[in-house]
Amino acid sequence: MILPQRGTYDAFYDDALNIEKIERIMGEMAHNYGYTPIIIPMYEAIELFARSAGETSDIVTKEMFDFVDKGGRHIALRPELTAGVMRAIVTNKLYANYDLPLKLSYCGPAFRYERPQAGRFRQLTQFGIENVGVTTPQEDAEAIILGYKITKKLGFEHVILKINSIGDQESRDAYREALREYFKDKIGDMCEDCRRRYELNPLRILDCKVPYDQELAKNAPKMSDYLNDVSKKRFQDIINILDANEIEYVIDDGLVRGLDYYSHIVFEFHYISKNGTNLGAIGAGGHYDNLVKEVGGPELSSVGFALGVDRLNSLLKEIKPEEYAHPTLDAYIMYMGEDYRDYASKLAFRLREDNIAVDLNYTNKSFKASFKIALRKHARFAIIIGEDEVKKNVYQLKNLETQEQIEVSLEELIKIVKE
RNA sequence: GCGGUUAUGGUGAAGUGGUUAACACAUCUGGCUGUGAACCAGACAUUCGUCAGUUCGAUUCUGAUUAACCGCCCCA
Repeated sequence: MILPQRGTYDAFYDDALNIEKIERIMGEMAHNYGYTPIIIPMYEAIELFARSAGETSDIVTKEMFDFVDKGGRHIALRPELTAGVMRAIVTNKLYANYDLPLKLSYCGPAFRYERPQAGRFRQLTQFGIENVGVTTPQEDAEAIILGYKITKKLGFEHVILKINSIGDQESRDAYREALREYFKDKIGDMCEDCRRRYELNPLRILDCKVPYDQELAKNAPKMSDYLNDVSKKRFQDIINILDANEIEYVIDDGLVRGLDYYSHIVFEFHYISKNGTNLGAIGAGGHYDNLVKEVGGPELSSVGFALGVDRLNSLLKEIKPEEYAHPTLDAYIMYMGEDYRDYASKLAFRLREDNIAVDLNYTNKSFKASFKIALRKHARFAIIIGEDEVKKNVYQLKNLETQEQIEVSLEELIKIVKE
């Protein structure tokens, strides 16, 4: 038997329907905020991702799904969609041909060569937005609010919105130095990972999970004390907008992003599931500079976020099972004996013309069996055809919820079912 | 990439070095040839993830492999 590849899964029936529903809701919300979809390739030259990720060794060497194609091109399956969107903006000169800022939304699969765990796959689906060419804190805040509202609309009542400012380049450089200074005489006692982080990205020390290291990190300098005036003001402006729109948030000093290109606001959406499992962030985003320039375009600042569709789906299944969609039918047709099969199927074709979702079984089943099937298919009505009905040119129409059964003509049947 | 746990039907699972692999649910058939329940009777794992090894004999012991899950790294 051929198994699905590691870190991939099949979605069908309820799952497939709900994933579609989630994607539709997100797309509609983005549309309400002035975004239009962008569809981009699933693979790109590996340099695109390597460059946008800042050549960070782990990401490129360990976590990228890459291969050399038959033409000798070094290709990578997209690990996220932002870089591809930026590339598309540059290759199509969208920044010159359309009004700035460019408000683009996307939804589709991405690939990461990682060790799979619950809610963490090698093929994942991401929905996200990019607002490119932004200047004001209002635009940053609008992106945050859109992400927040989407999670609410999907049914997550208690989403935790974490925000932080990592300031502009100048502020961040100052802070990084302060951290190195603070940890200088402590780093020797800290875990191996932290010693590596000390050199590579000292901000990451702050979310180390080793208890001893956490204790030391508690008294480390705060990012907020190293923000310059420009950074401080921008952060405060965004906070004011969130307050004015009654968006709940928590400021999390420790919230830092992995990559260099972020600046000012960074944010994450968290949801702790009922059974205590924290699947981590269900979405994250931030403000970033340089990305368009990095792939060969003009200097444009952007803000964006991405949500993990697979995680949202598995969480919704857990917390809102009653709202989880099922396959449905308007009616299921059952008939008594093979003689009436063609009669029944003719009715089915007729009803489908009227946009009624209807199905039937072509192998003759007992009514008992047919009713069971109708229920499993979540049909609203059963249409029963037997000798008497054919003679009288009527149908027995049974409401499967109320159990009421009435005799109706075709016209009446259509009218009732379509209500 | 590193460390750990697990692997038996459609599902939840019990079990043993030895010729029939419990039990429950679900499903199907009949009792009941025009209606979803209940009840009764019956059916439903040529096989215990895969491949090897040990053995007279392996689902059970050993090794490898694959996958899922947990922790770490990383998280775009």
